[in-house]
Amino acid sequence: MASSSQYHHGDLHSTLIDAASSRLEKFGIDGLSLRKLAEDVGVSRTAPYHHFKDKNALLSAIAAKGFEQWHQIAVDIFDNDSIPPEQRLKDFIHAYIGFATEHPQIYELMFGQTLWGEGKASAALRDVAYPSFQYQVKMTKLLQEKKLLPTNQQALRLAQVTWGTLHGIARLIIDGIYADASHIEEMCDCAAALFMQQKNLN
Amino acid sequence: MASSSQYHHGDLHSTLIDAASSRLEKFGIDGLSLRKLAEDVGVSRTAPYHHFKDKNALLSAIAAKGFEQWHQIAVDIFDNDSIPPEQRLKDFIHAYIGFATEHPQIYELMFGQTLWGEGKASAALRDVAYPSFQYQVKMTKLLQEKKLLPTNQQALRLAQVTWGTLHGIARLIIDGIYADASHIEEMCDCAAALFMQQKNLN
DNA sequence: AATGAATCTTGACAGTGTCAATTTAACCCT
DNA sequence: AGGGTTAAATTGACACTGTCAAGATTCATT
Repeated sequence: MASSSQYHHGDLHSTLIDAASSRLEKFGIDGLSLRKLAEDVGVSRTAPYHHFKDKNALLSAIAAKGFEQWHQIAVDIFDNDSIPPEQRLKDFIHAYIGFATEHPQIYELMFGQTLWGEGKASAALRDVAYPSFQYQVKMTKLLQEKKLLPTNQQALRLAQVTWGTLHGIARLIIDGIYADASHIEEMCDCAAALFMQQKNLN
Repeated sequence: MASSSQYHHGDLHSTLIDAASSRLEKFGIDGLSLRKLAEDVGVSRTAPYHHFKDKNALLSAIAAKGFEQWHQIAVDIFDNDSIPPEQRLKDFIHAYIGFATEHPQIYELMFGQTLWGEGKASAALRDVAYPSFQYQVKMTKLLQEKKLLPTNQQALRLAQVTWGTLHGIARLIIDGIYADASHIEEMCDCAAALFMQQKNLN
């Protein structure tokens, strides 16, 4: 585990993940070359292959870290009983878009075509991505019971659509399509208002 | 313009676009190699460079075709006076998701990171992508006047959020994240219901 | 100390996009 | 009709990429 040795790195596995993460944030997914990465870490071109089956496996590991990180943020917001549910949902929305726009490259990796396209998502990736969604379904049910979200829809369906909304807004902003960063707050508020319209009914 | 000659192709420009489109639909963006494409068309590796500045320029041309196609679909739906506005919006939603899921690769190209990432979208692409959105803003205003969409939001903001919703749903379905093709209809209906909640108010 | 497994190395291969210099054909003008 | 300009297509080359196969080095365990 020491760093004295030259030939054996010691902890290449996690060193690769760290170096790759920082390269990813700087240069994007396409700018992340395994060879340059190996050079960064001071190891030969093929050394990473002893720790990751291929490039996608390394990327998946980074994405996994992202999912865990996001899941923690989501839980922290929804489990905070000192804040009214309505505000929690608003906070959640802002946090989601904030997370996506502050780490656009990682977000792209987590939800982009590189890992998910063509149904090529590994079971491991699915397993780490799913809890966040399941949790959102649960929260959706809860907010429906409190009549903050429409009650005439299945929770699963509604959760898919609300996640879709956040996902779509995040991507439009990240890629600068029909929207830019200066609209973030207003778009979040607009989405929140759309979700919770029936609040004004009672 | 004839096809007798061997050396000069005659109409390589549009031949490339066609061949690239079909290769794109089969193999995806990453599977589209300029060299293989040239071979398909029966021309040397670098011939395409006399018609397109680089790979992205060719991809942009394909995307442009997609935007024009989609814009026409959208206009046809919204301008159909024989159908009540509420139904038109529903049709529009289904058409959007249908377009995206029936041509996933082209949709990915039109709205994906390849062309838009890092703010690298060309002015030409923006020009061809924007009218569709402007049109949707106009339709949003109209539906707000008819009290089918929430009136307490700016049309621009609401259009961004609704487009975001459709965009997000499309991507979740295409990439198989938290949703799959068998949910399409229900998700569209759920989104429509979410947009038009205030209909039940009057 | 020796053996087997884990780890890392160099070498090699098949791809990729794209530039430079060159050849071929088409077009236009006198 | 012929000569010159220009457009179109070609081969060659370069710098990359991910990844496999074989061999070298070190670690861990008996």
